[in-house]
Amino acid sequence: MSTPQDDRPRAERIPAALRAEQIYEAAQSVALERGLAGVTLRAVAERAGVASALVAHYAPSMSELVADTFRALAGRELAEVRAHVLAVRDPVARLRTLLTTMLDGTRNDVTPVWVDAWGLGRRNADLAEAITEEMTEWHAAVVEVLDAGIDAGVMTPADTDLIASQVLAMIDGLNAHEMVDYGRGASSLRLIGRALELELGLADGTLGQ
Amino acid sequence: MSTPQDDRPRAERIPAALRAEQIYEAAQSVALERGLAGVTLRAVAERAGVASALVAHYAPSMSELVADTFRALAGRELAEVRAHVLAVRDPVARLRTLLTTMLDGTRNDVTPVWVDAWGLGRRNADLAEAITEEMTEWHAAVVEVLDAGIDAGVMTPADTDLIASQVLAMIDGLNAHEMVDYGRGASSLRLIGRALELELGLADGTLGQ
DNA sequence: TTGTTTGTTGATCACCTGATCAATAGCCTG
DNA sequence: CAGGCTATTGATCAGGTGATCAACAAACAA
Repeated sequence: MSTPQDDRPRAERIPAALRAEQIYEAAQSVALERGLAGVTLRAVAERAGVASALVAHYAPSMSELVADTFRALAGRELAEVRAHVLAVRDPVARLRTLLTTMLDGTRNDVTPVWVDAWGLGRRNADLAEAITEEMTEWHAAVVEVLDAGIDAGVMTPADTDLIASQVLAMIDGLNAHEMVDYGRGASSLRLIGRALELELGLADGTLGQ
Repeated sequence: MSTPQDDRPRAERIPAALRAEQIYEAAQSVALERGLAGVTLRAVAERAGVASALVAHYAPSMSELVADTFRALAGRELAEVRAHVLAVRDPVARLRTLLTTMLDGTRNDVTPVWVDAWGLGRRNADLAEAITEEMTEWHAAVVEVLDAGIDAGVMTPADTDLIASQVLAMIDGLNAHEMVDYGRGASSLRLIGRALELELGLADGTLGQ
């Protein structure tokens, strides 16, 4: 309706590829600060220091930009956690590291993005597809850790596929809960650890503190 | 901006209390069909067969109407599940009933409402408060089932508070996952059942299928 | 220097949102 | 039948959303 002017100095003219990257990074920055629902044409434009029409020019559509933004954030998060976890060589210690990393609130900035995504995914097909992709990769990463322990002979063979789904469900559930009512899920590591010890034939307390 | 007319017959004049109830029920109906994010002034008005100004007249604000709508839906769901579960007298069978009821997809219409709520709760203080209230009640209901088993002497004393949080987290996580990628969480009952059997000193397979 | 390519913008459209308010229409009482 | 009380409405405001397009400006090529 009324977006008369931006009173902003005209953006410097840079190569298209670079500008596109800037805009996609601005979208991620906005998503981290205001949630995935805040990734709007004008919000991203302002963050990138650019006219809103330019965002529309570079992004095929806002639903795709939102989906790509989620993909980028979730993908980077997984890569970081994965690197951090795989650096631990001992399979059991590695699994423990995975659990604590996912539960210690380090990635508090990405969790709201996930929660937003589940809600928005029902009305944004592009986003829904991105979600299933990222979930699949997370699932594979957890399975990888479990299988490594089994292959090394320190964990009892089990349905790692199912266990991974279980672990992810619990993590995501706890994270969603803590977004409105935190504090309760504090000592959850002990319980999920005990459950996994049972499934994987580990000694009591191996995973929990 | 432009809401010229509704070409709708003027709504019959009824007592305020009754009209208020109609509007709140229309809001719930909309929430079940289009999600909590679809509970909008005009959508509710159309569903109730009434001018949008009337919805605004009866609801203090839309954020409160959304919060109350969530409260009503979540509360009713809990009441139904609770009645269904408490009808089972044997404590172990009761717990099993609780788990299957929460996992069998019967309440598929309310789950999207919860998922929407977690996302919207960050920008709607009224809704956030409603969420914590409903979560607390759900938590109490689960604790009630667990304590009953312990009091009856058929379950080993345990931190029922913590276990209940765990159960709810897993349920909600699985439900969120199934909203975009269903199928995988199918046999989750077996795993969560096994974990609970361990915590509560139940024989293997007692809770699972 | 010119001309062409390409990045950037302002203005605008159509549509949605919540909210307010004077004006209306209907029922009930006196 | 007249008047008052109250439910209901239309119109409108201010703001937000995604999207489009002709026009502009800057860099590069001839």
